[in-house]
Amino acid sequence: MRKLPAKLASQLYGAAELIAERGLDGTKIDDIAEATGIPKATIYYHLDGKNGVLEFLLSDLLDLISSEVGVAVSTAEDARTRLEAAVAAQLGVMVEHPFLCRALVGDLGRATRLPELAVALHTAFYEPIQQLLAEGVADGSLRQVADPSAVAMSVFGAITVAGLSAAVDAPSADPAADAARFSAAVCELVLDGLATSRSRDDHELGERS
Amino acid sequence: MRKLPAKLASQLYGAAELIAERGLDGTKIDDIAEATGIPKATIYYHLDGKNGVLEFLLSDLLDLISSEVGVAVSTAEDARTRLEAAVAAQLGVMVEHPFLCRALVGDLGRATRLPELAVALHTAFYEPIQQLLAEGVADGSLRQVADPSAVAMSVFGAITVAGLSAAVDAPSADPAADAARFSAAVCELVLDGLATSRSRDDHELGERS
DNA sequence: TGCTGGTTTGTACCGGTAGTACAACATAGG
DNA sequence: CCTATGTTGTACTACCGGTACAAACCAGCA
Repeated sequence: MRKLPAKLASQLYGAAELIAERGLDGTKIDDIAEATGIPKATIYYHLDGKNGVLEFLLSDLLDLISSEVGVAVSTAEDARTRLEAAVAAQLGVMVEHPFLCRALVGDLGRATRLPELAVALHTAFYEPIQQLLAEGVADGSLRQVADPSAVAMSVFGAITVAGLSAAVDAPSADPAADAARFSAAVCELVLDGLATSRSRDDHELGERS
Repeated sequence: MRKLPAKLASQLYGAAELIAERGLDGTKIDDIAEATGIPKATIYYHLDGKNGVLEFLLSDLLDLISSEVGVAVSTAEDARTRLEAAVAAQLGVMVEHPFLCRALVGDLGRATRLPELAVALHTAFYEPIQQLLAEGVADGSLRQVADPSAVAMSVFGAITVAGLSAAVDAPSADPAADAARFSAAVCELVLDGLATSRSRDDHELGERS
């Protein structure tokens, strides 16, 4: 069941938009067959039904993300800089594959119930961030926080939801520019925060009227 | 079809865990009937099928969130303080209803395809944050950012994913404490950011070896 | 007490769709 | 030309969501 021929693989991507739009359950196998040009019998020969289709599409996406993030992270820079690179990498891939992202999120429940995808999700999205945060504390480029795993989860959310909103919005003419814009916004938030120095002082002193 | 009796409503919540666990599509109508004790025919008398069940459960949750956040936001404090209150409120509700949250996220695609839920989602989660960010710039308690809507989206993601992870983890003995913990982590991130002042300087000057 | 409207429920049924079975066919490599 | 592996059409099964409907139930009320 593994190792389906390259030609079929590429055809299968034709189903991504369909699934993104209607959800996997709103998409009939026959629709997928028609949209991809692969006859139903052939799909079943290689893949394990509808879930198999989703699993194939998404594990591909997830692998892509984690490898791109992987190279972004493995430089000699400090952790803070590498975090910025990781954010840019992840958003880059997401913006470039809007349909797959939407399919992923729309059928998140199903995806997390497919064991292979669940771990791929974790390693693609969460692990690198958590790792980076820890390294940042070690090399002094990022702040020590009270609850590292909760913060890592939040950072993960900040990045992913931003990427998702980019994927849902009208697919723009220039994906790279979009990715850069969002990546700047996310980094601005995650690194510097939103408080003004004034409000920061107020809070440290306890506010008075 | 609106206005189903209070008794049935409370029984219906018995289906939340089921749906959270298996997803709506992995849950048969007959399972729901059995779990809630409401016979299938009665469900169909009041509700519009499976989607109706989901819609009922989630619109309730969403209303709750937006009203709680609503009161948290309508104080005389500065926007920064109100943002903290809003985060706490949202996380409080989420932690208190883990099954509903999981159901929501697991069937996000379906939820967003139900028009009523889509707008409820938007008003419950995104709008108050976006609003608050704008007000914070106005009253000087929050920083002006380059791309406010992208940042608002990120903040929304940071909060929501944190809440979700709390909902997925083993439901703890003390939900209120959990909520407080996560809310502190999220605020720490969103307000102050992760950069150390050292790394901030490095970046402003351009780093040198 | 009986009438009337809404609700509740059991049961039987229909239609659509995922998945399977299988046989015919294609293709390639030896 | 033969065999192994892939490809495809067709027919079929099983299951499940949703509907139909009739019988019962349960007010309130004249």
